[in-house]
Amino acid sequence: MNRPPSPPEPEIVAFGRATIADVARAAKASKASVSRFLSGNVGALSNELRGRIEAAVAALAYHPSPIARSLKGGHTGLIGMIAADIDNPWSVAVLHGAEGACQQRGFSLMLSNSGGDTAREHKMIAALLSYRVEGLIVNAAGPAQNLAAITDIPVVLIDRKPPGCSFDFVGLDNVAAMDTVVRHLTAEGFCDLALVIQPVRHVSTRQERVAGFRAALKGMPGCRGDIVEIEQADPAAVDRALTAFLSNPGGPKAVIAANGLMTLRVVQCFDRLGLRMPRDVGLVGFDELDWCALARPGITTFGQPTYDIGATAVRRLLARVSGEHTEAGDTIFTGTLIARASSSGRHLRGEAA
Amino acid sequence: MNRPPSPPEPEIVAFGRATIADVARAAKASKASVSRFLSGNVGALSNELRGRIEAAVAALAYHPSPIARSLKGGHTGLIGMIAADIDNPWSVAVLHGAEGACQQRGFSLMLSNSGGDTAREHKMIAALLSYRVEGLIVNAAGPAQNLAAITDIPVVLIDRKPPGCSFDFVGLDNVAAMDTVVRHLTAEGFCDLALVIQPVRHVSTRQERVAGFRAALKGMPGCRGDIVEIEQADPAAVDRALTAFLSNPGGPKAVIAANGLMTLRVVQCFDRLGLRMPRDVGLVGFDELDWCALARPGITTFGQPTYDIGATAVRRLLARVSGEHTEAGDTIFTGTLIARASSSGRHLRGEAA
DNA sequence: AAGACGTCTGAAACCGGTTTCAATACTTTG
DNA sequence: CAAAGTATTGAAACCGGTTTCAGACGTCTT
Repeated sequence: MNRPPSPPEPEIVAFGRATIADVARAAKASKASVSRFLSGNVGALSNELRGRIEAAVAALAYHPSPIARSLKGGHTGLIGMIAADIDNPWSVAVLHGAEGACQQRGFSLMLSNSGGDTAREHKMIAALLSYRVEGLIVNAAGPAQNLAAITDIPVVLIDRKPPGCSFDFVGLDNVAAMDTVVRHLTAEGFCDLALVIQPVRHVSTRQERVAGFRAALKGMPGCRGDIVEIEQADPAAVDRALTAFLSNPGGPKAVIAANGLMTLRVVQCFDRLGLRMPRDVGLVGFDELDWCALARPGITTFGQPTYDIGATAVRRLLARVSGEHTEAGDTIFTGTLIARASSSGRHLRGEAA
Repeated sequence: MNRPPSPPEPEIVAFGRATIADVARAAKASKASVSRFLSGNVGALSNELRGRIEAAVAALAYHPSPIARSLKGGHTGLIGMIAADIDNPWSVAVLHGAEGACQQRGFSLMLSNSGGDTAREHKMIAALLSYRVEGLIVNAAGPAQNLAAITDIPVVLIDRKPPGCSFDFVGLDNVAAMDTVVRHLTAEGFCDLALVIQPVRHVSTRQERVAGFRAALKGMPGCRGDIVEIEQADPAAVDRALTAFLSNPGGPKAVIAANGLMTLRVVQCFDRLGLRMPRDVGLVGFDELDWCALARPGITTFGQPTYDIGATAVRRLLARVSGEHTEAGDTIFTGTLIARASSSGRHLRGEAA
């Protein structure tokens, strides 16, 4: 009889669920040929065969599995990112840049949040590594131990640089930034400054900012500076610390908030205490945020190029992934001071506010 | 001779790079036994063998590859999330909740940002699917076509619900929310309201908020409401649209900003135009943000439980992933109005501001 | 016409795991 | 003591791809 056999399988296949064997069967070809077709090795195929495979791929809506592919080839197309604190708008802005750059180059991003916890960070590194991410962008939670174990894939550190790490680094010139901020405040007439910062001693960013703060003040006779450590999540602690600072004797006072989250807490605190900026106290915050222009009376910030930091981190990472052997190096951005009313010293100079 | 053979391989292995075959060799066991050990099927092993394997695993710092594992078992431990707009703080807050819930249950999150672009969204769905994510959390960019192709894994939609989708949904009761907001404003004495919203007609959230806005106003004689469409990225357009609204004749005017980003743009606009809230114009913004308490004079918001939305989305997704056959359903949160000075009508009632 | 070469193709091994199945050794039972 | 379980264990197949290797076929030398 000439009756065709009943169709061995339905033609409609769910999105992406067909395998290479299915395609091979449908195209009456071998897995090897299909694989060649997929990997762009088209020259080796006859037009005839290529046509059949092309049709089968289209008909089955076949999408190869990068996972299976990576098993043999090692190329997963995955890059991992560990944020130290996803609550911090800085992290989100950097993430934005990183995600964009990844997508542009056909990589996918696996995101984790260590919350600043070293143990969790360690687990997450292990998890990402087990997924065979091809590179890692890390906003390190703690000292270098966790990172030291990573020997087989490239790592780019952002913002914080634990001592003893020889990884690529993308971040801010914190000493220069702090110098700019201190100069600005003293030029405006504030001479009693407090750097308000979270109590995480081992973080390089903190150390650099503290060092920059001290160094900048050294050249300013008649000015003094305090380091005020605050656990930002506790409003009462913020109130206490800032009240103490403001009750010191001395000249016009200003606060430098070490990051965007801290800026928020400080402004909330001033609000609770009924302090008006800049008359009662001046303020400059690190990290430019949308609302800083809006909060009364406009908050001076030192802005980082966050999108660029994220995108650059990915770019450097992928350069290494693709084998370009640039030696480990630092990419240091400079950032800009955005002066607003919170740090204005007009009232100190007797001008109208 | 009795001299031991030279060590076949060095004992120090890089983090996670050992394979199950390496462990088996080191423990003088078979891959099968090691696999049994790893999958917790310990009862089937003799103490003797278990001890050897345990030691080998520890010595080699072996971490099994979920990728290879997933090939056979289908369980990747991956869940995908597609944000419509990672610039929107709402997305970030939800992401935060989702990331936390994922981590708690041992899943990893793959994040993508569609930027509201349907074509990009389609690509990203294909990419995530090809990685065999076990579930997808989607803040849909457009109509349902993209989602319709997903038949083999569970999907949870957040915030927006394209028509014709039978997926689980987690979001806000927008009609009730809008009713609350309108009631609040009219009770305060504002009777000429504008809902300022992005021009994305097909989005359910928008439709519901518009419908809620109209419905709430229907019961308020003497009040009128405009829908003002604004492309928020263009400040000049915002200025133009709001100036037009405010130049209408009519009673005390107030603006309702449809999301956090829009709230920001509106406040920036008021700032540029020199308008003071609530005397010149009232304002309520959707989405509670840190700075809303700080921007002069304190901005009334309608807050969503963003962390819960993200965490709930993951919870529902994983319930489905693990086979609990709950039928598709909606989880609707209600949110709360946080009244601040921007929507106060004291000046309308002749009280001191 | 035989041999050399090039082109196109598929069988089979491999990547790092899981799982089935059979084999071994040791008990228990009749 | 033989038969039958039972507890351990490993060999091999499999997941969905890539890659090596060799075979089949056609063409070009001499």
